[in-house]
Amino acid sequence: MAKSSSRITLKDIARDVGVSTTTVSRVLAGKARKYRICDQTAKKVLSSAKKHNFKPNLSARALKLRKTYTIGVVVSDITNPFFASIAQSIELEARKQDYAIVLCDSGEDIFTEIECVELLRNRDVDGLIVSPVGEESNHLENICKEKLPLVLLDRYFPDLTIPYVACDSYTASQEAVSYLIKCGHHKIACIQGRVETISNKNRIAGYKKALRSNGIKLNNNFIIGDDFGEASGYLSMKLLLNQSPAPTAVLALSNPISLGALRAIREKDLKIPDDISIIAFDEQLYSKYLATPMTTIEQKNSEMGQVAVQLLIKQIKAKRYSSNKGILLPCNFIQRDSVKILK
Amino acid sequence: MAKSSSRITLKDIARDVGVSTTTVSRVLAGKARKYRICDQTAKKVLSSAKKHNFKPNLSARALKLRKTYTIGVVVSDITNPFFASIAQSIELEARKQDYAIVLCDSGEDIFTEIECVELLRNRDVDGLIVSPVGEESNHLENICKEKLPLVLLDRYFPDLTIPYVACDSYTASQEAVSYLIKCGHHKIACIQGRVETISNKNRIAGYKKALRSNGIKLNNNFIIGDDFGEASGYLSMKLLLNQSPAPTAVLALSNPISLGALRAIREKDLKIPDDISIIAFDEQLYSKYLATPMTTIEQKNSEMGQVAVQLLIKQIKAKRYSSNKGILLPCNFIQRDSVKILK
DNA sequence: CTGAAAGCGCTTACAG
DNA sequence: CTGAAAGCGCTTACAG
Repeated sequence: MAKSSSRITLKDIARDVGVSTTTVSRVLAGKARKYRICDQTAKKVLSSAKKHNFKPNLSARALKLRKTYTIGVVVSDITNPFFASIAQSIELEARKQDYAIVLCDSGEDIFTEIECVELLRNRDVDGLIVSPVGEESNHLENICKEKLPLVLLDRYFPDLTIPYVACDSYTASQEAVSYLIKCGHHKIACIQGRVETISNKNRIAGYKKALRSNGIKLNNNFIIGDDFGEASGYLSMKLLLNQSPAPTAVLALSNPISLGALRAIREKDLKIPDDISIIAFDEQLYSKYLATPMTTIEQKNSEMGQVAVQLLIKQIKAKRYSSNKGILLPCNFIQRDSVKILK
Repeated sequence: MAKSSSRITLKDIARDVGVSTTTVSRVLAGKARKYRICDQTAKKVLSSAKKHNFKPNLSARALKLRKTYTIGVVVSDITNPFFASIAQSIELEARKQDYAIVLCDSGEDIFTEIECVELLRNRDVDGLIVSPVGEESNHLENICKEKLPLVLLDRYFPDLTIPYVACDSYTASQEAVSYLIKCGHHKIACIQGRVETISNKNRIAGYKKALRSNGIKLNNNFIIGDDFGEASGYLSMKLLLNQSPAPTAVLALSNPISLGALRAIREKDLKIPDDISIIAFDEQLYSKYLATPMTTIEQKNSEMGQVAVQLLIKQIKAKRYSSNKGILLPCNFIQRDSVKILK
């Protein structure tokens, strides 16, 4: 019966069992009960489908149902291990729920991000998970307006009602800086990433809050940097080391930044933590193997990915758009050897 | 004219211009010439499509044409920075050519890999790029038999004719070990990954070749390990350090392995390179910031991804299946401070 | 130079 | 309890 080499279709199964495609479709959709299809028939359909290894043509189904069982994911840089592990957990959770992910990488570029979102929409994904660059949100707001499910990841817009899942950077940053202060540091610098991202804003806010709570005056020269990458961390650290007074401790707002800072510190032949202390956001596999094992702030990457998918699929299945605020997961402070105890 | 909120279709454009959908389809497919469609009409179609921001429904097109403009990618572990950067370049190159990628992560598990390949085939991807776990190749051979384009990445099967792109690990490994020997090392161990992967086999072969060429007898106890992960690197290094004679240098066949080895070395309070020398496969952002900047073998990750996509799309467009052997790109030896010069 | 119509493989409202 | 038929939005062989 099989139509030569091409794939088995509903029709083939119908012919095989001697029943209409309607019935086959219903049985295979698990609606045998609902349509009170005779058990005999249902069983025959099921076994024939199995025997012929029938797989529905998803394009045909998508055309009819307007559901592709696909979710679009745009990360800002998959090369950043932080996003890599999030992507991994997104894919795993999606697969568990029978969704596939089509992945785009915006390379931290807003135009690419907009292009990717557009591209994914044209592919009729059922929903989107995006970790936006942050400079611009119109294209994301439009998605919501059109009731296409969307969940923001890691970076969100506090003034908008787009649902998100992120880690509580504010509290984590505050804790880290408080720890530095408790260790006797007063000249604490902060090497930041993209200033327009909420994660950066929150971390800066936590930093300021900790200073304020401890009666330390903010030195604006101690907030420096404008990108989450290694190069910016390097440059910023070089500038900080040339300031006077120079900081005795720095908080690096991303892991690549901390690596850049390390490079600048090494170039000056300074030692961590003797000459300068450092704490970095993002725990990595290598954090404990660096010249000085690094004190870090760990974000719950795989949880974030998993929760984002669950939130999204809930939206997809809910039909009506829920403007669910957002979810903040706690961070984890990992104390190692990169902070000197001054007092 | 726009049909309420739903998307613009060919029909809408046809109605707008006052022409048949056939004509619209032809113009938009760039076949105006071929069908000698009057310039006037063509222009009107084009401008109407643009005005209404018409985007073809890809599911409909896929149903008719059996082309989804999607390529399935299965990596064995996106969390491994090596694969992350490959994935990034695959996505970028695919996007340039108007393909989207649906990504799966097999987690280095053969059953998951088979499941993912199956899942991607059911989604009618136009082709597949996979970095196989390597234990098994039937599911991949089947793909080829059915003329579905496939390119293997990083790991391939030398006895099969499935096209691949990988780096020349054999030569790189041989060079690295020759370098160690030139530095005066004779007791050189090798911490390997999954023994059934070709990359591992090639690296081991290169290692043996270098020893042989230099008249050094192979000590089988010096080849150890069975997984590319950090844990295996750690355990293997511990075992090596307890052997007698212990090696004076080790070649780590992956970056995570080298981190594991570092952990074991640190636990024993040994110093690199004074007490033990090490060279690792895979250059990473952090390689130069480790306690001792690491001498590494860099693979051309983004080139691999890019070439893989190009090879695949060539196959897709060629129709007839070309059993193109495979492409090996050269590696890059990066000399730093993790090797002691003995003589 | 252009169009009517069939068909890709599904799902489902309608009818019995 | 089951089926014929319409339709999702495209493309293209056939006809003029």
